[in-house]
Amino acid sequence: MSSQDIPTAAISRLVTYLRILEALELQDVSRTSSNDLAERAQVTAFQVRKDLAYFGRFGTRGMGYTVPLLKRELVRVLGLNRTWNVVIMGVGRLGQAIANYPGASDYQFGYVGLFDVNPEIVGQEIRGLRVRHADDLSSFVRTQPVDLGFLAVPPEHAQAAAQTLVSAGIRGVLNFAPTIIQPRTHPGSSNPTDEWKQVSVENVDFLAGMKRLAFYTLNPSLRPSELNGTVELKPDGGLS
Amino acid sequence: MSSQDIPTAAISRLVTYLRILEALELQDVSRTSSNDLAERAQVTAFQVRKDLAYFGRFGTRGMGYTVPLLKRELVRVLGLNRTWNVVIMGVGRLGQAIANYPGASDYQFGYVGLFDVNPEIVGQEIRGLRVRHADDLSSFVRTQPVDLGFLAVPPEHAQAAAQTLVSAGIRGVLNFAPTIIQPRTHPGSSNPTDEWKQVSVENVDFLAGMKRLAFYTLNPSLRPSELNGTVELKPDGGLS
DNA sequence: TTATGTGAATTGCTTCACAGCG
DNA sequence: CGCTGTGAAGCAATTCACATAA
Repeated sequence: MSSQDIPTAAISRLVTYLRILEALELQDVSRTSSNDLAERAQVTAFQVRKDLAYFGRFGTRGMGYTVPLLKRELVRVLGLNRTWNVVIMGVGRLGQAIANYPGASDYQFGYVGLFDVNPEIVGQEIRGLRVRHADDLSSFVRTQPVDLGFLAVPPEHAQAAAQTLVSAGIRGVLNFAPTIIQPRTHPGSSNPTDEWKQVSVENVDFLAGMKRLAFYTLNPSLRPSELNGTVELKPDGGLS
Repeated sequence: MSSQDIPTAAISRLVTYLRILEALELQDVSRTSSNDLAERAQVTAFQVRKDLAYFGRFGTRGMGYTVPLLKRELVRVLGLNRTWNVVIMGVGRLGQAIANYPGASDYQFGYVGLFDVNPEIVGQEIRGLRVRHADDLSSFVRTQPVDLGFLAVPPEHAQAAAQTLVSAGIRGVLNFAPTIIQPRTHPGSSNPTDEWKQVSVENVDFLAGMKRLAFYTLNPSLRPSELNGTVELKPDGGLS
């Protein structure tokens, strides 16, 4: 376990645990446990403890976890205790829905620029931001720091728009288009460009979710075992 | 490998392969191979062949795959060769964006009902559909078949809205709310209700994607090895 | 006595090497 | 001879049991 191999799934689960802690805090619950978190997150208590152990020791043996403390630690681990300046590429219906989605402004995620190529959209004002032309992204990034780019263009333009973001120096891309972003300038050339080596891409894919749902609704027997561990049973059970 | 254990990840990849095949068909490419698909999907050729093998034998040895045939097979496997009647719960900004998203209408996914509880929204007409009150869902489902429910309500109402869908007999839920749906009536009661046993839930989670992106952008070294296999190397290479 | 933290065992996904077929 | 299909090997992620600390 050499600090290198942390399963991707573990990061997703940390986000879930953080959400649970936020909900508990709103309900003024001050303490929790790996069992409680496990049940709410629909994983095993072993899993919760292992996931947390990748990043430190946040509990008290015999007692469990204190909600505000564990929450603060997860916020730190996930990098949510800093400002994230975000630009949106593509300000059509999807891009506007993203810009207006409440909750994105939590944890200092802030939209600082909106970009599009459609002359009917460029120049419009949305949420107090003037929509700029995508060609101006590069100069924009030089005037102020940008950490992340959200990609909300039609799928056929996603690769080019991603390239624009990366060429401008942006290292984190949240791709909403139903397509795979290739870590290279052109879909054809097969060597991954240096600038791409530092880029993280995460996908948010509505259509893929829809199709997976179709499959599992049609084949419920192939669903991942559902009743995944909740409460940690005592290994005992026999009469003493 | 008893037809029971097909990794969830394999299903996600099938969706990706299908997309690639659609793009190839648009470009009038008629043949492909596990190597070609692997490169485009950013997985190994072994993975492509194994994923396809879970469901059948779709290629020709020595030749590869014919695009229209493999596409047709994947459409069938994923259950996309039938009609899917969908209702949307929650017709605020997010629900409307979903209703208007192009591409959802592919493969016979069709919105047949829109539901909300907000009196300002109920009664409005969106995409030719009158928004009904969520209380009318149950009777609505009795008048016409509904296969899937898309959940686009605020997170604090997601559990109750999911329960409404499931009680109405809907077995597939696509959850857009940033919360975990518990397979039970109330978040408190811990026994999973019978009606939930047949329900599939898939999540589409924008905020979670954003937070994972924050983490990996801050910790690029922890990213999943990125340069995952593309071209299958010949095991040879030595002089004979 | 309780519930965490963690090396060890296990499961299951991915990778591999090659048999099978066109 | 090329590329698929697939049992077996390898490896990574999860599960487990228990030592540890409050």
